[in-house]
Amino acid sequence: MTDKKERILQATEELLAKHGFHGLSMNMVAKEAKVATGTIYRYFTDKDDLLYQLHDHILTIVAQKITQHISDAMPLEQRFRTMWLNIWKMATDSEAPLINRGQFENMPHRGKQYKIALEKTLFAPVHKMFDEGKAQGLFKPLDNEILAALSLEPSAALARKHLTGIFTVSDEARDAAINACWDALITH
Amino acid sequence: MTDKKERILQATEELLAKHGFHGLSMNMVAKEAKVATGTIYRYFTDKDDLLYQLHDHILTIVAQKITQHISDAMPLEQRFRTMWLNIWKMATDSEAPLINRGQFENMPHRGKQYKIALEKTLFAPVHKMFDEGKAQGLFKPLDNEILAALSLEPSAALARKHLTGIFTVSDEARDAAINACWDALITH
Amino acid sequence: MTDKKERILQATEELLAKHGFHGLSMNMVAKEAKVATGTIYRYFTDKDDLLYQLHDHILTIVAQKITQHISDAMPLEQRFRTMWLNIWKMATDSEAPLINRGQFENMPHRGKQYKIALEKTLFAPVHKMFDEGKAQGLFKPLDNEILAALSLEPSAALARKHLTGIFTVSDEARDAAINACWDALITH
Amino acid sequence: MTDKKERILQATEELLAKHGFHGLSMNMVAKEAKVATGTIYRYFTDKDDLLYQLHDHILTIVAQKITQHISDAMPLEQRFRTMWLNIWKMATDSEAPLINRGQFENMPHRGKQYKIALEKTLFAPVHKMFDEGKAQGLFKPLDNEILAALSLEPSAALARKHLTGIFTVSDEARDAAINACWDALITH
DNA sequence: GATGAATGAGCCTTCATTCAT
DNA sequence: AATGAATGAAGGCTCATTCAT
Repeated sequence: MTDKKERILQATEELLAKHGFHGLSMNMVAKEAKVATGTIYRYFTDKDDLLYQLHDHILTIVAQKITQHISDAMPLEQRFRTMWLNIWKMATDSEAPLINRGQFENMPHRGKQYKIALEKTLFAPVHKMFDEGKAQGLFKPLDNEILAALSLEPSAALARKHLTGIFTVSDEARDAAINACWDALITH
Repeated sequence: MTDKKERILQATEELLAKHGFHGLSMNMVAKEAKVATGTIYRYFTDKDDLLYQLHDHILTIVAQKITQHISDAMPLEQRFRTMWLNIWKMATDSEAPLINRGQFENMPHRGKQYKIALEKTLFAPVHKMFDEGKAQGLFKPLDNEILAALSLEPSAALARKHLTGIFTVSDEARDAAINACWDALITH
Repeated sequence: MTDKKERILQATEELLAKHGFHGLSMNMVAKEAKVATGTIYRYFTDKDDLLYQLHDHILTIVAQKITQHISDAMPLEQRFRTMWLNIWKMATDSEAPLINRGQFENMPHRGKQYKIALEKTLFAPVHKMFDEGKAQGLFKPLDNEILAALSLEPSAALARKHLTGIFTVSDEARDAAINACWDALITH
Repeated sequence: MTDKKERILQATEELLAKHGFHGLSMNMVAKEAKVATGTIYRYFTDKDDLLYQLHDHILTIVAQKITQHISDAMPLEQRFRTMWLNIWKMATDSEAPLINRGQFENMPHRGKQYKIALEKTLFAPVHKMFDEGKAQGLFKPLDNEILAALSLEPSAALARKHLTGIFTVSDEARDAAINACWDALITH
């Protein structure tokens, strides 16, 4: 990726995190990226395009963070706990706040097929974990999307509440939450 | 509530659902509500104020829908299933599309104290259910916010995926998901 | 004059003094006068009409203040000094700041004939003083308008400077200024 | 100064002279200056800023006109008469109509310190004349601001009356007025 | 490729005026 | 006569996008 394009994406992410969607103008992006306004339009057809590409860019990073420190050799439960905590840490460390804050939820999407394909690739280790668990008879025999909603989504949900300051979660409570999610996942 | 004010809120909700935050202009709202632009400002000081009030308005309706057909006399599990399905239905009937697109999460709030207090009142039956479950030793001894994230949030998450067309959930899968959420909730 | 009309004029004057032309809306006037918005239009055809009438209203008061404590029996110099000080006092007491602040300068005028006639009536004692002075050979044989510009205008000009805070005038300086204006007025 | 900026100031001045403060909109200014609305905001942060800068711009021109054809070598009386007539001419030639309509007086200022400093520089020859006259014992020992109000202000006042058509001043009357102002200025 | 001045549609908001009650 | 809710044109200002250099 060109140096300039990288800088533009970087600048956009920072400004988005700092001021939100509302206060994001192309001129500000250009200034922050130390680039002329018109230059942005050499790399992105549109403001929307810039945001789309940023979305993918961030999604990639998020996926990497979520599947960090995971190897297929690890026992299933350990993999699960690690992922759950990876999600949690992203929020509390506020290292990738953009997606967790739902800033991207309001963005117009490109075709859904595209999104599904992208996520399938990025979150392959997650799918692998669910597939293995189901093959072993350990996990409930449900679609991966459902299993994710049951067992990982709560982590994001809690993190969001934590982030907005609605209420705070202690370490013990967090560990108990992980166990509860595990309960949702496995057969009894 | 005045006829006009009601119509303005209604129009705002519809436009928000249709075009998102990005494409919501006061003139559009006025047109949709069949009201002069200036009239909006008799009932709302600001665009922000309009959004705030809409937030509360929707939250109230959502809370009513979620706690519909619930009485304290019903057994805990029945209450839980009913609520879970209430959430689900809101999405699939697309009666209140706003909530399920995540548009709702990112609406501007007034102070968080205000929001916490409001939610406490509106979702009283939910809290009651969790409290009773914990008192009986049936539910895990965790904060209500956490229990909600474990057991009800997945319903909303699935509904959202369902709505965006990412994938479709069969009736059987849905029931299995409810059971899984119940597993997350209860002690084993 | 009706009670209501009087109250409306009163309210307009106060708001004009407080917020200037810029921040004067009919709704504010109505509120300040404790009258319904529509009521204003029973007494004044227009906003402009309201301002015109206010102008005359204030001009009358100003004329009264300027010619206060003046009688035709007083010696000419005493009359002159009294008037000069009356003008000065209006500013420093900030009792009638509206005209001195030039708030009215920008107003569209009705026919100039009207204005000339009105001023002739209101400022009759001033004209009388100049006429007598010229008849006695004490004052320069110039048009009254010119004599006013030479001898009384400086009072208003100084008062304006004083009011805007550009610089402050001591009592001694003020008296010297009066003498200088007298010098401008009389033959040498 | 840029071509565009100059054109915008020019257009503002003309519109102000034509329609007054009341009817001055940024769109009109843009149209008159043959510039896009947004362009104005590249050179002026605000409507207020535009007016401020116009104020200074005009004040500079006014100062130049008033101190035109003046040299320190000229006798005091000649300097005085020249300045007085310079002021007078500005009105009668209607070359700079803005100043004489009082529109100028009410233009928004930045801090008063700023204005005082600016005027000190621009009107240096005027101050010099007064200072020399006082040093020679020819002029009354009063503050320059007061001397200006006594001797030059009447010129502006008469010019204003002349311009609004309230009454007309013959050449002889005008010369007599200059003499009268000189009387106000000198010791007797 | 890169620049950044210029554009102008569109946004939020105000306010003089009307009119059904 | 009086009310005040409703109107909608118009105002100040922003910002995505273009294009001459």
